Amino acid sequence: MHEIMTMKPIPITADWLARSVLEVAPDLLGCTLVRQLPDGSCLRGRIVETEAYMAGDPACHAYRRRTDRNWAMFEPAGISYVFLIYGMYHCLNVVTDVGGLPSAVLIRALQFDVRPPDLLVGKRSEPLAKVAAGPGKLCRAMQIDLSLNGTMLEPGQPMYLEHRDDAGEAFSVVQTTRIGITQGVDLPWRWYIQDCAAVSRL
DNA sequence: GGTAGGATTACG
DNA sequence: GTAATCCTACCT
Repeated sequence: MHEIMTMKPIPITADWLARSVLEVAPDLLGCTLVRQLPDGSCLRGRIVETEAYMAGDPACHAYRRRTDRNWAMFEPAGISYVFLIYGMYHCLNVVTDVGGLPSAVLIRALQFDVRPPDLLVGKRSEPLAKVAAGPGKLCRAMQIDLSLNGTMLEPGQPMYLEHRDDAGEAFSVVQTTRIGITQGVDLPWRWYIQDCAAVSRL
């Protein structure tokens, strides 16, 4: 008979993120984003869709210069970059590479095992797979806002990452072009887990 | 000081 | 297709 070995999740450290964003973005698929709430509770989602943004990339917020909005992208690997979009949604990025070079992975979709608390009053009963199918939706579900911009992603902080456990099922990765941008539209810097219902778009 | 527009989403 | 909604980058 088999013993069910419950692997202790291994936190992702800054040095693992201190690589090219084009390596880190696909490597984050299957990893877990952990949100530690002020009340001590914890939300977890499996990363199923990512995009890469970097220096020299016309779609990157830091393409022109460092500003009050995008400064976190210039920080060393392991820092969060959170921004507000269209006045109502937040987006979460994981900063990569070395300090001074703007680069980050946009987390575009999460898959939940456990349904997060539904903060919306009016809406109800969205399929679990759709709750975080999109960068704005996942920040809403994980209670991520601008106050978490520039935080270190490590245990004990409001957010951190955990490595994929190799005992999990294998998956295929699809690489394609990014969504919602008007510049750099042909760069194939979006990755998602094939056949995953929690992905924002195919 | 004013304003155009955005790495989105939900709804018609 | 397009409204919602607000912060910010850039211009005057």
